[in-house]
Amino acid sequence: MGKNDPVKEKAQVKVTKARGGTAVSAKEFLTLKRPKGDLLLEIGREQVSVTSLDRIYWPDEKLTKFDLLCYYLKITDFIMPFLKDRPAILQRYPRGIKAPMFFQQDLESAPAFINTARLVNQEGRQLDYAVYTTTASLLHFVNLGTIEQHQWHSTVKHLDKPDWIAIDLDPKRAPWENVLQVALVVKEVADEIGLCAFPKTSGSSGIHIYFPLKPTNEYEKVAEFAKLLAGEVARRAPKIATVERTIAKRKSTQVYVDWMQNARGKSLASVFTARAKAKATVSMPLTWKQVERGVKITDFTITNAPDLLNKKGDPWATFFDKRQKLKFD
DNA sequence: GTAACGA
DNA sequence: TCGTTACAACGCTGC
DNA sequence: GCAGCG
Ligand SMILES: [Mn+2]
Ligand SMILES: [Mn+2]
Repeated sequence: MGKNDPVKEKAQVKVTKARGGTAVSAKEFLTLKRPKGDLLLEIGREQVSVTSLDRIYWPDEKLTKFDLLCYYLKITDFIMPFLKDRPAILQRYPRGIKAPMFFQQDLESAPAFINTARLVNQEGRQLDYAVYTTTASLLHFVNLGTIEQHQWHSTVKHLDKPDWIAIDLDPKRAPWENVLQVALVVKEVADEIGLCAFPKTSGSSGIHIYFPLKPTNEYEKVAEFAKLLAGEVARRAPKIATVERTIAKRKSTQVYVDWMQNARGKSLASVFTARAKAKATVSMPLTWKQVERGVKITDFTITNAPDLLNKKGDPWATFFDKRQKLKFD
């Protein structure tokens, strides 16, 4: 085969065989105690094979893959609006958080109910992205060892037009108190320009702030806006905030205001996602009042978040009602 | 985690 | 049949 | 093109 031969079509995503046997409902699944091995889980019209349920994913906390699947089942109504119809960046931990992980953005095979989007990257390579659709799709990706959900900032309808801006506050060495303060500076700037902003813990070390958007601007334009916003935050609070990308050039008190994730094919850890971190923390949506009073990353875990959301409500419930247009002045 | 491979 | 192996990223900035 | 970063 020479380089002048016609380019061979990339093979289609192979459809894996549906598994037989009796299926348990989601409700029944949640009542199980430390199940071992594999099960077939029925959610709506879809059947998801879930395997190695007793595998330890968080050794220190003794939390299992079953615990993780239960977490996502419990919060599915909260998280799915933020995942639906978006390509997924699968970060897979098939042997738990202390074992090697790998990324997967090109699906080789998947069950029939999984949607994929064939996209071309900058080098011209075709990639079959997994796309979130239903709870069953989410649970299938979790079964592959995808502890954390990382979705695109745009949906398959408008892949080049993000429907939110994400501002990522990365403390590195800066104290948590500074992260909270920088978040409030972001809020201050947002208020002044009349934009609605939603904060959440990242579940790892920082805070994420999202601005819901109408999907009218391309990534480049949205990133430009995010850059201006981040720059203004750093200008107002230079002791605790910076847009300097090189770690060595950041002061130890400065929180990195990362605006650069607003690009096609990039992502942040989703709101409500579990994190592959100690304590099995989650990315918890917050009210601005909580940011003012101060919360801790470790306040929110896969063990307590479902109850907290059901009892105290979801601060991001109105997110998609608040989709706004950007004004460039 | 699993599909493909090979003894 | 069964143990082993192979395999699974991208995009942006600033040198 | 490559290193650094996420
Ligand atoms: Mn971050
Ligand atoms: Mn970041």
